[in-house]
Amino acid sequence: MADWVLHVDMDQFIAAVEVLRRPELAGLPVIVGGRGDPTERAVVSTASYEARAFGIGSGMPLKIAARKAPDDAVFLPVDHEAYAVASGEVMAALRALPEVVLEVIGWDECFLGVTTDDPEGVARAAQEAVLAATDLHCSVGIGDNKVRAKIATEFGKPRGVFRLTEENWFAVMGDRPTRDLWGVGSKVQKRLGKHGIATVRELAAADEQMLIAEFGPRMGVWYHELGSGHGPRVVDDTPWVARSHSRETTFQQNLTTSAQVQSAVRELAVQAFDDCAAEGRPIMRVHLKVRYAPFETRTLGRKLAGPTEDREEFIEEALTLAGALDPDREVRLLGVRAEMSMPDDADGLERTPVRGRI
DNA sequence: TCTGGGGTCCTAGGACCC
DNA sequence: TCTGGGGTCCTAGGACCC
Repeated sequence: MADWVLHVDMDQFIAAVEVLRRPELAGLPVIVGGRGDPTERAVVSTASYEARAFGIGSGMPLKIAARKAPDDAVFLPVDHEAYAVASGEVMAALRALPEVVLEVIGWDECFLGVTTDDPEGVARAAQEAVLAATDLHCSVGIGDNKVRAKIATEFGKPRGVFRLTEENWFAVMGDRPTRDLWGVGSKVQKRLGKHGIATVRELAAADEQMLIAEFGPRMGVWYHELGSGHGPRVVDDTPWVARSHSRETTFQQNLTTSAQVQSAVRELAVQAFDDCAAEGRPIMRVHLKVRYAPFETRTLGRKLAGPTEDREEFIEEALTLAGALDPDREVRLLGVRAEMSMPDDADGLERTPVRGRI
């Protein structure tokens, strides 16, 4: 018996949930994003496979999606609550599988830790359990660690299973661009490129000291290991403890006066504060995120004088930060983030550079 | 061509202390 | 008068993920 990591990822999750409650949409290009109005500033959350055939994908501006979409395409607003309910049903079905440890890493994905000689059999059982409970399909990646399991899933989509381990890592991934690795985005891909590293194989063979000099002691080593497909193996079912909460909003018309900015900051600060207050932990820091027109993002941070549970005090701190914004530039996005103290028993939580846990 | 909203973690550099 | 290493904490910002 060996230890395996399975990565379960729902297929076109949000679009699938929408089709489930409106069966008449089955087979149509379905695009979910923003308030469902493709003339507004917003991006695509998920597109159904039928929509993807027209080149529409996650993160694409709705306006662009509308241009590519055929006449029978359906645009829908994001409905967080419906997806949270469906997500809960999916996770419950998987948690009920025998002898698995489940670690949630997003609305529509999780890791399963299992000890078995038949990981494919467990993967199929997971797919059947989810389908029986929710009518939703998923893909499963099998790996000897989290990195390989996560990457394997992409090769299994849709509705499939794929195994990626030490044995086939370089055969499958060696010649692919570094961007295909979990945790390597466009910026890191470019910086690696400056050192002549374009592929996964080249990253694995790179000089670690050079990577440390370029990315720092932690990320340098992490990227090097990533090239060989190494990563954490432990699946941890400890319930997640949020470190911060934020509220942000994109304005359909840019804000042009500081009075407008102040009032928007106040509104968002109240919401972010209340999200944290609901967890009963005091707030330690406040951050402001601003996007100036046309598209330049800045963040400002500030540690509070002491932990606070006083809403007005938090708002004042947020407004103080807002005073440092450039009054001559139009603002198209504002966000306020409240960073909470950690509960005592959550201190020392393991951190890995594989991020994005929600 | 126009780019959301919710998060996590890492790094550089300065302040300060011994 | 000009000057060491080592450590920690904090601020500000960057990168990535779903």
